[in-house]
Amino acid sequence: MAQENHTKYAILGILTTSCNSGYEIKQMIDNSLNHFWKISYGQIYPMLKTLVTDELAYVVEVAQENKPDKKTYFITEKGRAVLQNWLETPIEKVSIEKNELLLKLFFSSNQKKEQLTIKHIEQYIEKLQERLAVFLTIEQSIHTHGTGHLDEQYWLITLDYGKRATQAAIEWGNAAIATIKGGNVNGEKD
Amino acid sequence: MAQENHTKYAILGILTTSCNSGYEIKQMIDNSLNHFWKISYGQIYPMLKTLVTDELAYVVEVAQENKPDKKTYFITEKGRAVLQNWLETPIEKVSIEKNELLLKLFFSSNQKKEQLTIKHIEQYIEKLQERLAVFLTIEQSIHTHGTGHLDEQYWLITLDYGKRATQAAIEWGNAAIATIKGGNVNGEKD
DNA sequence: AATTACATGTAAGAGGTTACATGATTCA
DNA sequence: TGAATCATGTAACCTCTTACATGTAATT
Repeated sequence: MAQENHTKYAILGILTTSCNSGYEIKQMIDNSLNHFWKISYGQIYPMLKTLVTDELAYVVEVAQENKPDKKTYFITEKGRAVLQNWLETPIEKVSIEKNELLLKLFFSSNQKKEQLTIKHIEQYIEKLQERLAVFLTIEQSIHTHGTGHLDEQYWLITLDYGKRATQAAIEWGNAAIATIKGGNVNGEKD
Repeated sequence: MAQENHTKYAILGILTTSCNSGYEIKQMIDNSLNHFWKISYGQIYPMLKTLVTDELAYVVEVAQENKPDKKTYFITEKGRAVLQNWLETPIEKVSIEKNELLLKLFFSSNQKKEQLTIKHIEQYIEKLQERLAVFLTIEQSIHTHGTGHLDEQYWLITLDYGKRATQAAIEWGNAAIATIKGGNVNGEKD
């Protein structure tokens, strides 16, 4: 069973938008797909080469004024077919997300310092709240500057996932702290 | 900035429970930590060797009746100190979980077949519901066979995270389908 | 003069998956 | 006899991160 190369499809998908250079792809993912995807230049540039080799994209070098030159990549018909095929393939499994905080929590009975555990969760909640604020800002900017483009609907749906997931994690964090503080080993579990 | 080796701490943490062999560690993670961690034998066995080399654990070979022999590993004082130190270190960043469904959704305006997108989400929801059912079963079994051990509280907290995260994802899925079915940004095509 | 943004790339290595290889014991 | 469970391990491979390397142009 071969491992699926999702990076390939992520880049191919972005090439269908107006982002065409490695630099722009990186920016796009960091800015708009950051709640469910990430990528590094160490993946992007070699993959762009591979796409050209496989004839899924072609490259056009562009001389820019006031900026360094850049290489722009465009998806081919073959590339579109490959992307389309992937889009039509159902997700085979819901992936397990590793969570370092939960791993620590799982072994927390080994450590006597309950306060420290609570502090970890509190800091986690803070980070989640920052993330949530970013999502709300993005959502606002889509609504405000919205073009009514069809993409928009799907972008808002993915953003909604981020919001809900983050919100649920915050609520869990607060409940977890309450449980630990309430300190009922044998007692009431809500 | 070196990458943290979480696998090391996961195994070290499990060695503080009554799971002592590579095989048992694998089972423990697959059964009890499966909602936030996963591991393969290709990681476990080499890491157990490394732990012994680093004097964080020692090994005792055990001849078993009616079963193949096994190697049991025990955490050393040095190992406990390393684990404790990690437990006390705050989480530096909330990791981004890659989500293949969201990636597809983000590019879904490229594909005309709206029904197929809905089907993907529906299948995703089904898998989440199966997962949720497993969590509820585990929770019941902890409550029923519960020993009142301190571990139990923390196990339930991690399980609660899994439940909430899964529930939130299911609710998102239903909302997303409703949006796609009802909400046309540009009015219905096809 | 220094920093930031724009821009492209590579090499080493960490981390993880998968397939393979081996073998004992139990149960249907 | 065959499958399942128990048990340990390795090698090849893939994916991704990080550090490094280079350079232009604009801004402070």
